[in-house]
Formats: sequence, structure tokens, C-alpha cells
Amino acid sequence: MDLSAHPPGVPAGADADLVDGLAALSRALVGITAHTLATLDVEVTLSQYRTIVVLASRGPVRTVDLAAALHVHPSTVTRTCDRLERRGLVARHQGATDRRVSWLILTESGKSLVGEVMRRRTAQIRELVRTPEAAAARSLAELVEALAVASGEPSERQWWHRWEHCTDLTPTSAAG
Amino acid sequence: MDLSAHPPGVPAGADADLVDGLAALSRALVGITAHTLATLDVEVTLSQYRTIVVLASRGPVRTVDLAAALHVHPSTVTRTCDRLERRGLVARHQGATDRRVSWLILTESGKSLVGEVMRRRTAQIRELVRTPEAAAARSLAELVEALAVASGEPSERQWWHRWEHCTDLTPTSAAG
DNA sequence: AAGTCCATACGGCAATGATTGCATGTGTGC
DNA sequence: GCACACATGCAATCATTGCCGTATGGACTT
Repeated sequence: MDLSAHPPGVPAGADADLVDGLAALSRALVGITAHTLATLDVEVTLSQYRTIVVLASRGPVRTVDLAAALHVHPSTVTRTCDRLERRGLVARHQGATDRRVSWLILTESGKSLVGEVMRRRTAQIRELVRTPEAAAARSLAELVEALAVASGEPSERQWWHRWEHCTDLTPTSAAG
Repeated sequence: MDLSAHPPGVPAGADADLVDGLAALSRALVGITAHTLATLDVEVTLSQYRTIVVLASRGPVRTVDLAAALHVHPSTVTRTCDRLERRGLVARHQGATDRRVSWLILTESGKSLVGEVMRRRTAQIRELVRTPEAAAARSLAELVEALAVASGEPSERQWWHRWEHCTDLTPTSAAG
């Protein structure tokens, strides 16, 4: 399906459904990532993984830039990378021209970890897409709806309904 | 001669002479150190030597502490040690417990340089002390006076006299 | 010989970058 | 409930850099 071309025949009401579906799908995908991280042999939190992903895509970066990319305080990056360095996933290199900066870079272990997470998550998403309901979807909205349902994530409307009436409800874990 | 015990028989007038003599001697000794540095194969300024001497006596120190010891801004220490590091006289080591600090330490070359300067200067001072006039000194004041004269440095009074009447006088170099 | 130019060293001040100590909030497991 | 680890921000600390000014010594010109 072509996501770049917006189908002209879809009414405004369907757009609202689409937004709801994407929101649900977003939660589902985050859940999948979290679950994937949980299945790894090394213990990596979601924050640490976010850090690693930025490092994987942006190459060597300075502490302050990584903090900006993650929208956190530089000190947070320092300590997060301390933990990642202890686990052998990240390496520091003092700047040659500017000795104040410490360049942060992924180690081979770090790179392979990112690759592994990508692979497993892709596999899980592929399973989702191959669901009979997804395969039978005849519109973008239907597809998103099907994917959200297949991931076990409640729709946006359902989610808010639950939250308003059952604030003490233990959140059911998403993704499988 | 015991320098720590102040001879009780010396009158106040002699004290003034002693102060003058020591002032002249001070100039002479600084001149000797500067001259000694000039005779070395490596080019080391007086500021750089001051830095090295502190490093030699105080062992590994932090940049900020070295700055305090030299009564100078930390940035000055940074750049002075940059030059000394380029000359292979000083080495930096990043702090293990506190990674902000860089420990400054003398290299073997640095140590030997300090030793060399010490040795040469001591030799020159020894020559001064072995002057017949110095050997014949019967009091501290006499000794200081003799040393100052032997060093070729004018007395405090003479110095000021020259300065006031001949400001355009090219300063005669001290020390030999 | 005197003057000019230039490179280097010295020095301080403000800004920058990384880190640390301290405090707080948030899960997770016992 | 309670200890423990993680995440987070804030203020302070440490080293460094850029910018500026001064001084000094050497080379080149006049």
C-alpha cells in the first residue's frame, strides 16, 4: 500500500479513526520494542536503548549533542553512558582538537545489539502484518485498525474509556 | 653558620644592612637561575620552570591546585602545561575517580631537567660562597654583603640611586 | 643604530563541555 | 512495606577554549 498518497475517497470521519488507530499502533510498537529488549541476554533499559539508537544513527557525537537529541540533561547522558560503557556497549574518546569534549561511540557489541533488536522487532512486526485481518484490509484505516487489534493493544477510544473508569486498573501489558 | 638563630648582638642599623643585602642577593639568585635556564639545550622560560619546580616538589597535582600554588589563573596552567607537554617535560593523566580532573606530573625528562638546573645553580652558588670575602665574613650581615658583592649585584641603596638618576640606563646584567 | 614587524609566551576573563554531588521520582523484586 | 537500581534535573566544580591585551626577542628595513 502506498502511504505517501492519501486516498481521496476516505471521509473525514475515517481520518479520526486513522489517528486513533495510529496512536494505538504507536503504543503497540513501543511495547514490542520493550519486549524485545526484555528478551536480550544483556539488560538494557528503554532509556539506554534510545541512547544507543541515536549513537547508531548519528555516529560519534558529543555528550551535549546526544543530550539535545534525547531532550535530556547532559548529566543524564553522562551517567547513562557510564552504565553503557560498563556493559561494553559504548566507548568514550577524548576530543583531539577540543579536549573538553568526549566523543561517544558504539562498540561492536553495541552495534550488534542494535542490529539484533532491529531484526527481532522486524520479525514481530512482520508477523503482525501477516495476520489474516491485516491481509484482508481494504484501506489504510482498516490496516492500521487490524494491526492495532492484532498487537493486542486497545484502541484509543477504548483506552481512554478504561482510564477514566478504572484508574486503579493494572495496565495490561501490550505486545506478544 | 646558623641562620635560624638571630644573633642578639647585632644592632638595628645592621639589620637594615642585612635586609638590603638580602634584597640584592635575591636579585642575584634569580639572575643565576635565569642564566642557568638559558644555558640549557631545551628552551624553558622562567614561568615554565616555576611550574616544573612545583610539580617536582608537590608530585601529581590537579590543574586548579597548581594554579593556586603559582597564584595564576587555571587557564594559564593549562596552556603552560600544553607547552611543557609538547616539550615532553610534563604528562597528563585523566583522573580515575573524578574524570573532570587531569593530573599533572613530571616526566623523566622533566625530573632530570629540574635536577640539572639545581645542580648547576648549586655549583654557581658554591662559587659565590667560596669567595675569599665570603669566607672571611664574621657575621651574617657580612656574609650576605660579601655574597651580594661577589655576585656582581649592586647593593639595594646603589640600585635605587642608579634608578632614580639614570632611568634611561641600560640595566647591567647580573650574575655570571 | 634605530625603527618596524612578527612570532611566541604570559595572563586574565568569560564561555563551553563534561562530570559530580545531591535530591527526587519511579519501577522491580523481596 | 522496603531496599535497590535506574532516570532525571539542578547547582557546583574542573579543565579547556576563544578572545583580548601585554611583553619580549628576533628579523628585516631604513
